[in-house]
Amino acid sequence: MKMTSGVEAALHSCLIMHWREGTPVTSGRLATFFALPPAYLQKTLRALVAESIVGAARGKSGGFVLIRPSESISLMDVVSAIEGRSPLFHCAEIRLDGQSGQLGPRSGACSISHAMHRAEMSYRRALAAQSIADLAQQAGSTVRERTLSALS
Amino acid sequence: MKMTSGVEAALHSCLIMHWREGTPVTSGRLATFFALPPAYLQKTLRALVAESIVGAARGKSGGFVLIRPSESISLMDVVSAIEGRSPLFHCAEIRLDGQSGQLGPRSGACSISHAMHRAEMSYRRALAAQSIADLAQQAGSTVRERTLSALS
DNA sequence: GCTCGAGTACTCGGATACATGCTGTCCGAGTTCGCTGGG
DNA sequence: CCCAGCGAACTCGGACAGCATGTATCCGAGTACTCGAGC
Repeated sequence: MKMTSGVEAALHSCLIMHWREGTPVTSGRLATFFALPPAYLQKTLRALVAESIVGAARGKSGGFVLIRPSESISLMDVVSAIEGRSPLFHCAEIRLDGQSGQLGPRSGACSISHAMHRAEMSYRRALAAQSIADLAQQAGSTVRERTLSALS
Repeated sequence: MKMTSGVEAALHSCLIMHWREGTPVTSGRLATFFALPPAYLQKTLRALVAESIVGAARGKSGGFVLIRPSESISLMDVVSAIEGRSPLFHCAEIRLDGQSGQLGPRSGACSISHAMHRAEMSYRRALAAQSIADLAQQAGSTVRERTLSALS
């Protein structure tokens, strides 16, 4: 149970795209900025394109841009775009196999699955409660200025 | 980001051990009950032994037993025993690499790391709030009776 | 000087190898029970 | 009949393969800018 490293890159990239306010950023530019493999970062960003979080423009002055207001892009959106929407704890219902599955009619979902699901919902809610805009505000204007000038 | 399947097996096994109230259960018995690979389930349970959640007795009448009161064994204990204690989102601090790391003194941890950590704490707290005893109570006495008789 | 057009350089996009870690398996170490022989 | 000792069977324990997913990479498709020739 470990989160993909691409999530961190995606979030940082989204933050920068938010600051650029519509001006496209190339994956190569971001890659050198973060010292990450260019092709891999690009692949990660494409996952955001597939989820309609950012838009991709080809050509010499192309790049990636946020296509939704940053207030409406939650951390949950980015995480699920990279990691997928499958739950952390997928109950394989081992009780249904072997002898445990022959204990007669079962009373709904098992308590374990229920408890794990509840905890996971708490996690997802916490992620959904924060947006890219919130992150930008918390980061402050100083970081913003320095980042933008370094990217120019 | 997917939870190991061993967690489900470990939780179900703990629930059964709780019901057995000190009587050891062999991994082989649990494996046939759940229709799982015996050696693999045993390996999983040994992780619980390493964390002093359950005890292992060798010999002909050996097996695994809970060695702590089930009220004090939280889901978090079991999950961290199987999955380890490393956080879901390990911030690699990509801002420190490349150009982004040369933007001057940084004001503490980045906001992204902070936000992700907060969500994760919410998850961990939800898991820590529930114990094996709680699960047993939610499961009900009917399931308990059937399970115990099937294991005898 | 202005316009049109081809070329070029840069971008994203999909298909393809490599690595790490979960999944599954094997054989060895250790302990308890049961049987057997003797007292 | 009781007890000690030995053997066997069962258990856990650690080391060893197999496979799936994340990580990393390459080359092809497409677009905007640029430069030059023609009008």
